[in-house]
Parts: sequence; structure tokens; C-alpha cells
Amino acid sequence: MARGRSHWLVKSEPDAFSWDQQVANGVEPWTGVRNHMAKANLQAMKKGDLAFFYHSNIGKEIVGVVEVVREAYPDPTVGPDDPKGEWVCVDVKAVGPMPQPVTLAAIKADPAFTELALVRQSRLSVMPVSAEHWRKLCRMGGWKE
DNA sequence: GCCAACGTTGGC
DNA sequence: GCCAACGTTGGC
Repeated sequence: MARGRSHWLVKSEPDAFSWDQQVANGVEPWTGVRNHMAKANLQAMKKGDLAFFYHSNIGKEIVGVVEVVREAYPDPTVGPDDPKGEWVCVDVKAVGPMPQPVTLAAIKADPAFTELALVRQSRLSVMPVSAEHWRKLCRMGGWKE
């Protein structure tokens, strides 16, 4: 793994924005985050970091990998009442699909993941993934790093 | 469709 | 500053 590179997991409801759309668009601004913990995670992302793309609600599985191509900047989708710069977004690029999507059920079934934020804080939409968890999830999904 | 978790809002 | 009410997210 490259020096200091961090790993993440981002969630999207496929009804709102799906992996297929991410692939079709290539680079896409990751907007709409309105939670302070998730915002702090967005701000900690560095260019070149990788993130799992997770489908919430429908599918409930990791379906692909994206790369951060632009670090945090003001979210242009804020409402007129929100102060400018209150919320941020990053740009992410589709890297590739998980050969074998990793389901939430499979993750929950493995005691190694009890500390994973996806399990512990089910409502958090942008979260860090430890190097160990990243490696293991890649292995489960057939992803070649 | 229901409910638990949790963040936000508003009355006091 | 506390806490009940309410809204949203997301798993089941």
C-alpha cells in the first residue's frame, strides 16, 4: 500500500445514485452529505485515496471501488439558507466493480468486522476503513489491489 | 411496513 | 441547559 494512503467507505441509495451511474459518469462530485462526522471524514480524504462504494437499502453490499480525485471543496448543492462552505463534497472516480459484491450480511457474519463503522454506526454515510479491514474486504470481494 | 438509532429542534 | 418531540436513515 502506498505511504499514508487512507481507505474509506461511502454509501449511496441506488435509487438516488447508483454504482452504474458512477461508472457512466466516470468522475462525480460526492455531494449531499449533511452530517458533521461524515463531513469531517470527507475533509480528511486525500487525492489518491480509495473508497468502497456501498449500496444502502437496496442491495446492501459493496459494489465497487472509487478513487478520490479532488479533495474537499464547498458543496454546491447546499440550500439558499445554508452558509456557503458549511458543507463540503469531494470528487470521486470509478475505478472498477467488485468482482463479487460483499454483502452486509457477510460482513456482519464475520466477527473481524465488529469494529467496522458500517456495522457500529449504521447511519453514518462516509466512514474510514482500517488497512486490515480494507485488505480483508478486498479479498472477500475478489478485488485485486 | 415497521422500528431502532440518532441527529435536530423547540419549549421550558 | 435539559429533554421531549419529531424527522431521517437504513436494516429487517
